[in-house]
Amino acid sequence: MEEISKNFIEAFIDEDIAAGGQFEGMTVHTRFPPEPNGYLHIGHCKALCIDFGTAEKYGGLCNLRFDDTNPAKEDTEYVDAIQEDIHWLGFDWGDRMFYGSDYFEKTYELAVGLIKKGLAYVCELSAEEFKANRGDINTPATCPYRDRPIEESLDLFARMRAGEFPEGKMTLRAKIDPASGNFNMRDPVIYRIRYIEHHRQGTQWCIFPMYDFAHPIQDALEGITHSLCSLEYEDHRPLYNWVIENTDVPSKPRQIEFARLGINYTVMSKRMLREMVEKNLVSGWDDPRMPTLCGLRRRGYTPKSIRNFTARNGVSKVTSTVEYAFLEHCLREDLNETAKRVMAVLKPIKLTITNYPEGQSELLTVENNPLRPEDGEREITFSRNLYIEADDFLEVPVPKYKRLTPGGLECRLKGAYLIKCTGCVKDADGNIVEVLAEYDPESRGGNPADGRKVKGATIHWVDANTAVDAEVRMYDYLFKHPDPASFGKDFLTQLNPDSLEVLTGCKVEASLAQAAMPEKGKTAEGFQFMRQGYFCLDNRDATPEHLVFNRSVALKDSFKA
RNA sequence: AGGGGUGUAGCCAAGCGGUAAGGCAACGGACUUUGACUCCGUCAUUCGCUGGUUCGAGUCCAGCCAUCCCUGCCA
Repeated sequence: MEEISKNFIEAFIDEDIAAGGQFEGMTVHTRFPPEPNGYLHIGHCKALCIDFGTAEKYGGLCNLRFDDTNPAKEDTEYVDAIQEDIHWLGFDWGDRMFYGSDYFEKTYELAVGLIKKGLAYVCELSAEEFKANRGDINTPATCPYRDRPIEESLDLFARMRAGEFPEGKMTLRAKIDPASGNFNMRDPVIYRIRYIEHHRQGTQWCIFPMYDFAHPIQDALEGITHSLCSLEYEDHRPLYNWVIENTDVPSKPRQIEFARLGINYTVMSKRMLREMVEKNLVSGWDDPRMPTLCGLRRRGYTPKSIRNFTARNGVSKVTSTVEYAFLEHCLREDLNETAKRVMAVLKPIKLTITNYPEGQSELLTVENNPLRPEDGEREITFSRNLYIEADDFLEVPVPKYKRLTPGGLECRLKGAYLIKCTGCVKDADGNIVEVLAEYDPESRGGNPADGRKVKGATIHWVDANTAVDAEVRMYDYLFKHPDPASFGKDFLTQLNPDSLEVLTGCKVEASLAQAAMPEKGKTAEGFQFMRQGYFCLDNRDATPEHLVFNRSVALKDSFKA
């Protein structure tokens, strides 16, 4: 892998360390702060890799903190799933798992402190009035409660907590700058009333801090030095810093923003993903068609491939959309090293070796993975009756065709013998039902006795007598919809959940294929596909075991034909 | 139009005043018991545009253009 140069975040951190100041003597400390309102998807991986990765690089720490300050959206189900997915990716937070809600008491005290300093006040504007009084680009916001006496705000805020007021009746607002061009600074609401049971705190609280108030406090309380987040928080930074400066917190973290990761043809919105789950358009968050981590896992993606993908994309502030092909590349790169090889045919056609004795059978040995001898070998049977991929035979060859064709090139049956196609058998309708060939008995193992070069391709096959049936579901890439904006209409029509019968040369308990099958005649645009078929065992609980077989050839040729 | 960002190839992305890294994709070729893998080669006379400063500008300055985000009692 190529060297990855230092990114801008690391450059900032280096500056901070060199400058001393507020970071004097502190080790780099980051945090990954998911809101438990959905499953982690590949987009989150970037933040995950940056948060944990940066800490790792500096020999620092990264906390896991559930950002659960809005009880209306959060659930315990997600808390567990998120932890599992982070661990699967290979990151660990040690004993530093926290909940934003654990700091509610402290956050409350700091809010009181703000009121005492005259920097916050209780506002009684309704949501509508609030909106109406917010002002616009040229007009400052107004609030009749802005100059409410400190004592009064203190009393009201305590009574808000005590549950004396209905939802929406009052808010606590920071007193900053009603005329700021940055609307986040126009006396933002920092506490609201909500009579909803919190997934962790139960009914203990009926007032909840807003993200903008809670987050900097949580960071500071945990001793976070660098609070890394995505670009949309950039104009919240002044508010973040205001909170840090004006509340009595033990440290002064620095917020640094980076661009989120986008992948073309991929739906990355948590809202949409949840909608798909809730409307049963997919089988669940871990449906192999989902871009969630658990979905990708079932689909065959390895943790390494995903981490590599994000690492190699780099970190910048440019809103970018990476091509899906790059993710595939990263998977292939990993799988090529680790996947066990297997022979399989998806669209079988009979191949009869006419000069091989009827009833005879022999055992051949092939490597599980030529790249990794330690993976061992397996034995497969060979006989007169085989199956090969239908596309590996063409009665009338296309230019440059290197596979079986009557009177054509000599081909190698992988790990077995050299054969020459002599013809084919058709049914009454003219469909080819059987391919005929003769083998060279002196070429066992695939090596011709006279050492002659084999011009034709190496063909995969399975023994009709011993092959195993396996059901394979072929998924087209859900997220390769040509127009993701049309989600909701025929979004799922791109799916191709056909199940195919597969005959394999060894036992394959696969129920998912990693390959997308483009239809004949379609252009490759928007239809990238794996060059090789990577099967994976559909295992919800563990990293799938991968098997690889060759399919690229057939696809490529059928494209050209 | 107020505030905050960002513009380097089809897609990512280095570059920090000294003459455009790297990866993906694509295309050629070599090798090959997977047409895979691997390997070699090609792929920006130019960095959104226009001026300015400088011996020298993708890098500094000015103006313009394009594009994204913000105006939830969401995060």
